[in-house]
Amino acid sequence: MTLGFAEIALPVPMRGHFDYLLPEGMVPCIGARVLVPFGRRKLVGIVMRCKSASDMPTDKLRAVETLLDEEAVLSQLFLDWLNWASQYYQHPLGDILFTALPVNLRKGLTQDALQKAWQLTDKGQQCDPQDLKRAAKQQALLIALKPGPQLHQTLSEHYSAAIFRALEEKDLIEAANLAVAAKLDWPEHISLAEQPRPNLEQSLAISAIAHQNETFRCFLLEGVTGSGKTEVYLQAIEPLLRQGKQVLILVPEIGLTPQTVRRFQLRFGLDVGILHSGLTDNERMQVWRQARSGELGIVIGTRSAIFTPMKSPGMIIVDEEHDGSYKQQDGWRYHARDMAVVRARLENIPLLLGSATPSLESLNNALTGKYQHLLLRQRAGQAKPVQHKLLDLKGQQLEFGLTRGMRQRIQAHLQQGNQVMLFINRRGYAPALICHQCGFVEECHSCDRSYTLHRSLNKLQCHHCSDAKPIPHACAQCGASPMQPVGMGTEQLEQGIASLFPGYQAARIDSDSARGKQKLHQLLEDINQGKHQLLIGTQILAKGHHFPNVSLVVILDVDGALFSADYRAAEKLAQLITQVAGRAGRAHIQGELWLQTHHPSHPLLQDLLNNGYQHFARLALKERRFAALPPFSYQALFRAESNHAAQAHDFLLQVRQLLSPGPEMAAIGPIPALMEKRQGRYRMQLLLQSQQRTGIQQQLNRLMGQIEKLPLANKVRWSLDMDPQDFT
DNA sequence: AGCACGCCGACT
DNA sequence: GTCGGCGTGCTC
Repeated sequence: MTLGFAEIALPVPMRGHFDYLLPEGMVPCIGARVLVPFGRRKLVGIVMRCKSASDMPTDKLRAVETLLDEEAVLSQLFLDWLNWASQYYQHPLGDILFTALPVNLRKGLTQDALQKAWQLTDKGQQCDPQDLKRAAKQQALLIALKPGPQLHQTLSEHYSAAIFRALEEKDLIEAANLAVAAKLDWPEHISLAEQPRPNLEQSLAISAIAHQNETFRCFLLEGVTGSGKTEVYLQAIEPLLRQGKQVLILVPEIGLTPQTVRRFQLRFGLDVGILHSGLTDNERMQVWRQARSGELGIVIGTRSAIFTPMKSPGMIIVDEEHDGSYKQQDGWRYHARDMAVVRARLENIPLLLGSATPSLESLNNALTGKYQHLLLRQRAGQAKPVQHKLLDLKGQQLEFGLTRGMRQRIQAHLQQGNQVMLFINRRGYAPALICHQCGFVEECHSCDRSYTLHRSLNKLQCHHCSDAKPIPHACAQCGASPMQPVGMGTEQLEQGIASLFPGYQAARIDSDSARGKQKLHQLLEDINQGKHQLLIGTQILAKGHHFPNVSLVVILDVDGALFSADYRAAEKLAQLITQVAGRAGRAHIQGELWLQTHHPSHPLLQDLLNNGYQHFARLALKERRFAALPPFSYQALFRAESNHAAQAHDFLLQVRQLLSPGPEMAAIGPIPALMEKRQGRYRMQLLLQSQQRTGIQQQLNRLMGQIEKLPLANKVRWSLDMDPQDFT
């Protein structure tokens, strides 16, 4: 029986595979890439299966043009894993397969590691070395190359560039590319740097992991900031590395700092593969290849690093597992943490999730015993816990968002030579510009949201699309002037702070001031050098950077999150507060965290402050259970957007009508998205919610084909978001 | 997603 | 007269 047909997955947004004829003698392996004709173009595809017959009439089939790989680029395990993902996320397999590959491989480039080498030309082969006896070096090189090509890197130790050039000009040698064998001897070269003695809790965690590091097991390492989670990672992976097993570490986008990488490098004296958005395609390809061939013991990367193959996987670690950057927010909306769980199960290796503020999903899994729960409650190095306090804003006179008492407190901390961090979740100068005469607000016509005033750019900027315009001198509606800023952003606070605390230097850290990686690092460096005493910033301040000289942290306004339409807002606020608090203080400075609010008696704030995140999260879980919200139910969100609001609405209505109603699955919508209009398009949502995952899954399996065939399906831009995190 | 085909408006 | 706008349809 000959296998003359192949199922090929292609990078097109269509579900189902494509059958092709295999030319005589072409025997591709599963997971290899091929070049196929598709319509009027040529595409790179992945061989999913070879078979002896096709459902398609043979005369409709076209033939595979080229086999691009001898060896599969996706292992059977990866194919199984990504097939699962295609089912779970209801996303076309081809698209998933290609997102999981480095760009070079998507483009059909070779997967081989080729290094520059030299070989003899035909003329060189025939040339008698005696002819070169007047040029000893050239003669030696010619003789060295007689047995076969050699790497340039090796040769260049003995021969200078002039020698190569001379022989090349005589047409005796030519450049070549040579595949190199992987160097797998790194486990023998581990040189362990001196490591701190773990405290009791760390020891317990390390040994718990060590006892089950041979098979699949999920651990949730819940450790307060500064409790030494990284030390647990380091000591937990050591025995695995010594056995030659590799470790993949995921970190949030902002958390991948040179310091993090250096810590792993220095501890084991090994090369660490790094994957982040700043790399070139070739650099990514290199890490991918080295990880797959087993040359790298440790790979650290952001979200998409979860697709790094490993020859001998030993463990996957997801640091700050609650972080929102693990969820892809367009195209295939996968969650890297969830993908990690399934991968670890298939690879049969342990998965270690770490966080000071675990997501309610992971916490629930830990509390129900699905994950093993490891707790670190002590801050390592005797750092005192930060005191949390509430400040009632009601009836208070504010100057730049600060009460008189708070201004005095800030002054006191500055006078003691400490740093103060002010946290405000709005960048720019002011979130709106309003006419004092008629109340007119400048709004972006694409998004129906007020423009943010940026004094430093001298512009009005829409934070929801890229639109910007000059600051108007007068009201566009009634002509009165000038327009007035309302509300406060980081820019205004920075300016105000300078006038309130003359003599102290303020640093503003937000995505405007920290544009470009170098800039952020420079700012952080300056801060820890003490060049600035007042730190003003947004979310960025809360992530990954430690400020030991900060003794006072003020979150200017927490009320927005307390009354949000997004049920996750409270959880996110609690995570933010806890993370910010963890950035401050050290052994002999008592850190203080102040939350300014109009609702000091709000139960969420009270619980968080009196009992900490751990308690808050457990309470929040109870509320979620009561309200049948995730993780006690499962959600899928259809999003649709269109230039015509009615089309997006009608499409989702038709989707809803296709669903069979039942008690096991609720459908909410179509309703406008939290941001109803964005970049000129109207956005609607349809939320599916079920107590059982299978409830949603089965219906979607049945319906996605029909949904795609709806006439409106090609008129509106729509997508499905499994386990949505964000309802904007 | 691309890419072509196709049918209506303002320009050399 | 054409260049080009993007609606529609198809790709094993």
